[in-house]
Amino acid sequence: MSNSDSQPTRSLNITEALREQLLQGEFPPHARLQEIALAERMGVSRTPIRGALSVLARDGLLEYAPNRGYTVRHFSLDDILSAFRVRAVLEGLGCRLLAEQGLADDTEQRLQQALHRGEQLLQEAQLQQGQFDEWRDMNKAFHLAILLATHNDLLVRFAKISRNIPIVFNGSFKWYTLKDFHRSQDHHEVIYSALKNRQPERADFMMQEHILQAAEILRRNYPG
Amino acid sequence: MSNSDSQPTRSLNITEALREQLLQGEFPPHARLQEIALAERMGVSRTPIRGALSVLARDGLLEYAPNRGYTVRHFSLDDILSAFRVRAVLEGLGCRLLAEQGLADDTEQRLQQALHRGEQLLQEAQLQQGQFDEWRDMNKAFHLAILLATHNDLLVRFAKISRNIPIVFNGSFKWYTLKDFHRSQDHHEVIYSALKNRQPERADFMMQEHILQAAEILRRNYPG
DNA sequence: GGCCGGGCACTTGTATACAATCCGCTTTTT
DNA sequence: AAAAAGCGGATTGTATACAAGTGCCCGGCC
Repeated sequence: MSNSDSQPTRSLNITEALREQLLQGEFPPHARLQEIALAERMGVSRTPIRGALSVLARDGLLEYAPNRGYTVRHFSLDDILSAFRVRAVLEGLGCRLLAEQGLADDTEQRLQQALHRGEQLLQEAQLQQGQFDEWRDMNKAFHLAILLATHNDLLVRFAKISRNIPIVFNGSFKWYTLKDFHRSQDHHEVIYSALKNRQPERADFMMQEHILQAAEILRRNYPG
Repeated sequence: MSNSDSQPTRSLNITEALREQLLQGEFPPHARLQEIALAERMGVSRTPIRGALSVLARDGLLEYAPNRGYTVRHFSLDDILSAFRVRAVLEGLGCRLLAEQGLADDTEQRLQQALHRGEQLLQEAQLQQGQFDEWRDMNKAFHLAILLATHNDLLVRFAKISRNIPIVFNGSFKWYTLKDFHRSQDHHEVIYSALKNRQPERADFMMQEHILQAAEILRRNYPG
């Protein structure tokens, strides 16, 4: 039997559940997360809660003060733009590395699949009606495929963490115009082309441009 | 009274103590870290140990499998070079950002101080006698000053984590020739100059070069 | 009135007891 | 003899009791 991963523990489940809630913005910034309250809410004891809080703080979603507990971190617009800038160079590096080492078959397939799905979505009428869940999934798949193909653990970890920001997490797609979606699709195609033709510089640059444009859209629309 | 940070808890102390031991290579790769054994060794109960292990796993120093506990992560040469490549773009970005926004007075002083100390150390005979503790501190101060000055939390966090690798942590200075030390000092001077003259491109490039050269020295000397 | 200090409620930190899981071994079965 | 099933020691996961720290209110004091 493939027991490569065993039963997930309560602590792990709680961690992911809480993370999801934080990313969906269900807790207001600076709110205290008290262990007993959470334990009752989630139906477990304090022990797994403490584990979850510790991890989420390490991931930057919570702030911690010894003997004083955890609070929901507030992300200013600057914080978010800073994170985008970091993510841009990281994923840019991912593209560069992948263009240097060449595309494996399965990676190429995954990328093509994402491109194809993007085309489809652009032709359907859904995007204008605020149904961008599929677009978000497609986008995620495209970016993740590149990162994973580099086999650079640290890069993957950092890139994932740098996306763990409330509001931003689901993408800022709700603010995208149809033109923005088309441009985004174009970027993906250029990036794919650069990867396939082994053009590290071009792939890196285009990915950075791609991510920084997303940041710009967010900056223009961010409340406050 | 400045109670900005309160009494560090046992968990935090243990975390840092264990981290230090891991970075010094006191545990062999793949070694199991069992909670009870560690608890006795450190003179506390399992609770703070579990907290520490969880954090260190999140920082990539340990591997974790549910119900099976923690093992010391093995870093292959490739893992280490990958980490260097990530660190290079991160600190490169730090330089770029700082060159864009300009040097604050206190940052400039810190950097000048590090440069000055570097000069001194090069003139003394210590470096050839394997006493590079001071060089390591100077180097750390230089790099950290740049990172902190960017005020980009995520960048600082990632850069710190990307240095948390056994063996590499103390720098690969033991393999440096005198020429390498001089070249490193040169790099620092060029980087400082680029920051002061607001040359983002140059600062970024030089920092990447600086870090990748360190990686190259390590690659040439890495055992196995 | 404002400042200092003690006490009290509440929260987090730690130790420990108990439950669940894993892993190696033996035993059983074919 | 090989494979499956199952027992038992050891280790991790969880709950809970207790210790220690924090913040706040209130009362005494200058």
